[in-house]
Amino acid sequence: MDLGKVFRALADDSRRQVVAELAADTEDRERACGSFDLPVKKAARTHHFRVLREAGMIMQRDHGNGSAVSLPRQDIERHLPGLLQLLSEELKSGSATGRTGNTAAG
Amino acid sequence: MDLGKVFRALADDSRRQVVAELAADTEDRERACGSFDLPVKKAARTHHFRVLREAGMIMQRDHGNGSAVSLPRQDIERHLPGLLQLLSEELKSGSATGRTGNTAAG
DNA sequence: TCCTAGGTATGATTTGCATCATACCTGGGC
DNA sequence: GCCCAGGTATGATGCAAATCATACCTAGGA
Repeated sequence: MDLGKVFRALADDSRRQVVAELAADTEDRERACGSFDLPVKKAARTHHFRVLREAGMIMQRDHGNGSAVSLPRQDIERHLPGLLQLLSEELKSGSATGRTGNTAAG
Repeated sequence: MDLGKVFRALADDSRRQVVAELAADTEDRERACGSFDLPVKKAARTHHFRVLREAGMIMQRDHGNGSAVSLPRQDIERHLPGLLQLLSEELKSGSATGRTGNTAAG
Protein backbone atom coordinates (compact mmCIF):
# COMPACT_ATOMS: atom_id res chain seq x y z
CA MET A 1 0.00 0.00 0.00
CA ASP A 2 1.32 3.36 -1.05
CA LEU A 3 0.87 5.95 1.67
CA GLY A 4 1.25 8.69 -0.91
CA LYS A 5 -1.65 7.38 -2.94
CA VAL A 6 -3.71 6.90 0.18
CA PHE A 7 -3.17 10.41 1.49
CA ARG A 8 -3.70 11.96 -1.92
CA ALA A 9 -6.94 10.02 -2.20
CA LEU A 10 -8.11 11.10 1.23
CA ALA A 11 -7.14 14.72 0.70
CA ASP A 12 -10.40 15.29 -1.14
CA ASP A 13 -13.54 15.91 0.89
CA SER A 14 -15.84 13.91 -1.34
CA ARG A 15 -13.58 10.90 -1.37
CA ARG A 16 -13.02 11.10 2.35
CA GLN A 17 -16.76 11.19 2.81
CA VAL A 18 -17.20 8.02 0.78
CA VAL A 19 -14.62 6.07 2.76
CA ALA A 20 -15.89 7.48 6.03
CA GLU A 21 -19.46 6.40 5.32
CA LEU A 22 -18.29 2.94 4.39
CA ALA A 23 -16.11 2.79 7.47
CA ALA A 24 -18.94 3.92 9.71
CA ASP A 25 -21.01 0.91 8.69
CA THR A 26 -19.78 -1.84 10.95
CA GLU A 27 -21.52 -4.47 8.83
CA ASP A 28 -19.49 -3.55 5.75
CA ARG A 29 -22.48 -3.56 3.44
CA GLU A 30 -21.96 -2.99 -0.22
CA ARG A 31 -23.33 0.33 -1.41
CA ALA A 32 -24.45 1.55 -4.80
CA CYS A 33 -22.18 4.22 -6.22
CA GLY A 34 -25.10 6.57 -6.56
CA SER A 35 -26.11 6.22 -2.94
CA PHE A 36 -23.53 8.72 -1.77
CA ASP A 37 -24.70 12.30 -1.54
CA LEU A 38 -21.79 13.96 -3.27
CA PRO A 39 -21.95 17.52 -4.57
CA VAL A 40 -20.55 16.56 -7.98
CA LYS A 41 -21.82 15.31 -11.31
CA LYS A 42 -21.62 11.73 -12.53
CA ALA A 43 -18.30 12.04 -14.30
CA ALA A 44 -16.56 13.48 -11.28
CA ARG A 45 -17.99 10.78 -9.11
CA THR A 46 -16.61 8.13 -11.42
CA HIS A 47 -13.25 9.86 -11.15
CA HIS A 48 -13.33 9.83 -7.37
CA PHE A 49 -14.19 6.15 -7.22
CA ARG A 50 -11.31 5.42 -9.54
CA VAL A 51 -8.86 7.28 -7.31
CA LEU A 52 -10.13 5.50 -4.24
CA ARG A 53 -9.94 2.14 -5.98
CA GLU A 54 -6.37 2.72 -7.14
CA ALA A 55 -5.42 3.71 -3.61
CA GLY A 56 -6.87 0.47 -2.30
CA MET A 57 -9.50 2.21 -0.21
CA ILE A 58 -12.53 0.66 -1.88
CA MET A 59 -13.48 -2.40 -3.88
CA GLN A 60 -15.77 -1.89 -6.82
CA ARG A 61 -18.08 -4.45 -8.36
CA ASP A 62 -19.70 -4.01 -11.73
CA HIS A 63 -23.36 -4.87 -12.13
CA GLY A 64 -23.44 -4.10 -15.80
CA ASN A 65 -26.20 -1.59 -15.37
CA GLY A 66 -24.73 -0.14 -12.21
CA SER A 67 -21.87 -0.65 -9.83
CA ALA A 68 -21.38 -0.91 -6.12
CA VAL A 69 -18.53 -0.27 -3.75
CA SER A 70 -17.48 -1.82 -0.50
CA LEU A 71 -14.72 -1.42 2.01
CA PRO A 72 -11.76 -3.83 2.19
CA ARG A 73 -11.73 -3.25 5.90
CA GLN A 74 -9.38 -6.04 6.93
CA ASP A 75 -6.89 -5.10 4.29
CA ILE A 76 -6.93 -1.45 5.32
CA GLU A 77 -6.79 -2.24 9.01
CA ARG A 78 -3.83 -4.50 8.47
CA HIS A 79 -1.80 -1.96 6.53
CA LEU A 80 -3.13 1.28 7.99
CA PRO A 81 -4.35 0.57 11.50
CA GLY A 82 -6.43 3.34 13.00
CA LEU A 83 -7.15 5.10 9.74
CA LEU A 84 -10.77 4.06 9.35
CA GLN A 85 -11.42 5.07 12.92
CA LEU A 86 -10.18 8.58 12.19
CA LEU A 87 -12.38 8.86 9.13
CA SER A 88 -15.56 7.63 10.71
CA GLU A 89 -15.03 9.92 13.68
CA GLU A 90 -14.68 12.89 11.38
CA LEU A 91 -17.94 11.86 9.77
CA LYS A 92 -19.71 11.78 13.13
CA SER A 93 -18.51 15.26 13.97
CA GLY A 94 -19.87 16.44 10.64
CA SER A 95 -16.78 17.93 9.09
CA ALA A 96 -16.65 16.00 5.84
CA THR A 97 -20.30 16.33 4.98
CA GLY A 98 -20.31 19.96 5.97
CA ARG A 99 -18.47 20.94 2.82
CA THR A 100 -16.02 23.26 4.49
CA GLY A 101 -13.00 22.17 2.54
CA ASN A 102 -11.71 22.26 -0.98
CA THR A 103 -13.73 22.91 -4.06
CA ALA A 104 -11.97 23.68 -7.30
CA ALA A 105 -13.90 24.73 -10.37
CA GLY A 106 -17.41 25.60 -9.54
CA MET B 1 -7.61 19.47 13.68
CA ASP B 2 -8.74 19.48 10.07
CA LEU B 3 -8.33 16.06 8.51
CA GLY B 4 -8.43 17.64 5.06
CA LYS B 5 -5.48 19.87 5.84
CA VAL B 6 -3.62 16.97 7.40
CA PHE B 7 -4.10 14.63 4.47
CA ARG B 8 -3.30 17.35 1.96
CA ALA B 9 -0.13 18.09 3.88
CA LEU B 10 0.87 14.45 4.02
CA ALA B 11 0.06 13.84 0.38
CA ASP B 12 3.45 15.23 -0.57
CA ASP B 13 6.46 12.95 -0.34
CA SER B 14 8.83 15.59 0.98
CA ARG B 15 6.47 16.67 3.69
CA ARG B 16 5.68 13.13 4.65
CA GLN B 17 9.37 12.46 4.92
CA VAL B 18 9.84 15.36 7.32
CA VAL B 19 7.07 14.25 9.64
CA ALA B 20 8.15 10.64 9.41
CA GLU B 21 11.70 11.46 10.40
CA LEU B 22 10.49 13.50 13.33
CA ALA B 23 8.09 10.76 14.33
CA ALA B 24 10.80 8.13 14.12
CA ASP B 25 12.82 9.94 16.76
CA THR B 26 11.32 8.75 20.02
CA GLU B 27 13.09 11.50 21.92
CA ASP B 28 11.34 14.23 19.96
CA ARG B 29 14.47 16.22 19.42
CA GLU B 30 14.25 19.54 17.69
CA ARG B 31 15.84 19.50 14.25
CA ALA B 32 17.24 22.26 12.07
CA CYS B 33 15.17 22.91 8.97
CA GLY B 34 18.18 22.29 6.79
CA SER B 35 18.90 18.91 8.31
CA PHE B 36 16.32 17.17 6.16
CA ASP B 37 17.59 15.76 2.90
CA LEU B 38 14.85 17.03 0.63
CA PRO B 39 15.20 17.13 -3.16
CA VAL B 40 14.04 20.73 -3.39
CA LYS B 41 15.55 24.18 -3.18
CA LYS B 42 15.36 26.48 -0.19
CA ALA B 43 12.21 28.29 -1.21
CA ALA B 44 10.25 25.10 -1.72
CA ARG B 45 11.43 23.81 1.61
CA THR B 46 10.14 26.91 3.33
CA HIS B 47 6.84 26.32 1.58
CA HIS B 48 6.61 22.74 2.80
CA PHE B 49 7.33 23.70 6.39
CA ARG B 50 4.61 26.29 6.19
CA VAL B 51 2.08 23.74 4.97
CA LEU B 52 3.05 21.31 7.71
CA ARG B 53 2.86 24.03 10.32
CA GLU B 54 -0.60 25.13 9.21
CA ALA B 55 -1.76 21.52 9.32
CA GLY B 56 -0.52 21.24 12.88
CA MET B 57 2.02 18.57 12.05
CA ILE B 58 5.10 20.48 13.18
CA MET B 59 6.08 23.29 15.49
CA GLN B 60 8.62 25.78 14.20
CA ARG B 61 10.93 27.93 16.27
CA ASP B 62 12.82 30.86 14.88
CA HIS B 63 16.49 31.29 15.77
CA GLY B 64 16.93 34.48 13.89
CA ASN B 65 19.74 33.07 11.88
CA GLY B 66 18.02 29.76 11.34
CA SER B 67 14.97 27.87 12.44
CA ALA B 68 14.19 24.47 13.82
CA VAL B 69 11.19 22.20 13.80
CA SER B 70 9.84 19.69 16.25
CA LEU B 71 6.92 17.34 16.50
CA PRO B 72 3.88 18.10 18.66
CA ARG B 73 3.60 14.41 19.31
CA GLN B 74 1.08 14.45 22.12
CA ASP B 75 -1.20 16.79 20.23
CA ILE B 76 -1.09 14.64 17.12
CA GLU B 77 -1.51 11.41 19.01
CA ARG B 78 -4.51 12.79 20.80
CA HIS B 79 -6.32 13.91 17.66
CA LEU B 80 -4.95 11.42 15.16
CA PRO B 81 -4.00 8.27 17.01
CA GLY B 82 -1.91 5.87 14.99
CA LEU B 83 -0.90 8.35 12.33
CA LEU B 84 2.69 8.86 13.42
CA GLN B 85 3.15 5.14 13.64
CA LEU B 86 2.11 4.75 10.01
CA LEU B 87 4.51 7.44 8.89
CA SER B 88 7.53 6.19 10.76
CA GLU B 89 6.90 2.67 9.49
CA GLU B 90 6.80 3.92 5.93
CA LEU B 91 10.12 5.58 6.58
CA LYS B 92 11.65 2.36 7.83
CA SER B 93 10.56 0.51 4.70
CA GLY B 94 12.17 3.25 2.65
CA SER B 95 9.24 4.35 0.53
CA ALA B 96 9.19 8.03 1.31
CA THR B 97 12.89 8.59 0.91
CA GLY B 98 12.95 6.53 -2.27
CA ARG B 99 11.32 9.33 -4.25
CA THR B 100 8.83 7.17 -6.06
CA GLY B 101 5.98 9.60 -5.82
CA ASN B 102 5.03 13.00 -7.05
CA THR B 103 7.34 15.60 -8.45
CA ALA B 104 5.95 18.60 -10.21
CA ALA B 105 8.20 21.01 -12.04
CA GLY B 106 11.62 19.65 -12.44
C1' DT C 1 31.91 46.99 7.00
C1' DC C 2 32.03 42.94 4.13
C1' DC C 3 31.22 38.12 3.40
C1' DT C 4 28.91 33.86 4.30
C1' DA C 5 24.99 30.91 5.53
C1' DG C 6 20.23 29.66 6.67
C1' DG C 7 15.32 31.25 6.00
C1' DT C 8 11.78 33.93 4.10
C1' DA C 9 8.94 36.64 0.58
C1' DT C 10 7.63 37.42 -4.10
C1' DG C 11 6.71 36.53 -8.97
C1' DA C 12 6.64 33.38 -12.70
C1' DT C 13 6.17 28.86 -14.52
C1' DT C 14 4.60 24.27 -14.70
C1' DT C 15 2.20 20.38 -13.27
C1' DG C 16 -1.61 18.13 -11.25
C1' DC C 17 -6.27 17.78 -10.04
C1' DA C 18 -11.30 18.57 -9.69
C1' DT C 19 -14.90 19.54 -12.39
C1' DC C 20 -18.06 19.74 -16.20
C1' DA C 21 -20.25 18.74 -20.82
C1' DT C 22 -20.73 15.50 -24.03
C1' DA C 23 -20.86 11.13 -26.04
C1' DC C 24 -20.95 6.28 -25.43
C1' DC C 25 -22.05 1.70 -23.21
C1' DT C 26 -25.01 -1.60 -20.70
C1' DG C 27 -29.17 -3.50 -18.83
C1' DG C 28 -34.28 -3.08 -17.74
C1' DG C 29 -39.00 -1.88 -19.01
C1' DC C 30 -42.42 -0.84 -22.53
C1' DG D 1 -36.66 -1.53 -31.37
C1' DC D 2 -37.01 2.57 -28.34
C1' DC D 3 -36.31 5.10 -24.22
C1' DC D 4 -34.49 5.67 -19.65
C1' DA D 5 -31.10 5.28 -15.91
C1' DG D 6 -26.59 4.39 -13.93
C1' DG D 7 -21.54 4.36 -15.16
C1' DT D 8 -17.69 5.18 -17.92
C1' DA D 9 -14.44 7.55 -21.28
C1' DT D 10 -12.81 11.74 -23.40
C1' DG D 11 -11.69 16.58 -23.99
C1' DA D 12 -11.73 21.09 -22.19
C1' DT D 13 -11.39 24.39 -18.43
C1' DG D 14 -10.05 26.57 -14.19
C1' DC D 15 -7.94 26.44 -9.78
C1' DA D 16 -4.52 24.85 -6.55
C1' DA D 17 -0.15 23.45 -5.62
C1' DA D 18 4.92 22.61 -6.35
C1' DT D 19 8.87 24.41 -7.93
C1' DC D 20 12.44 27.70 -9.13
C1' DA D 21 15.04 32.17 -9.50
C1' DT D 22 15.77 36.18 -7.39
C1' DA D 23 15.98 39.44 -3.86
C1' DC D 24 15.91 40.37 0.91
C1' DC D 25 16.62 39.65 6.01
C1' DT D 26 19.17 38.12 10.12
C1' DA D 27 23.16 36.50 12.71
C1' DG D 28 28.07 35.29 13.10
C1' DG D 29 32.95 35.79 11.87
C1' DA D 30 36.98 38.19 9.74
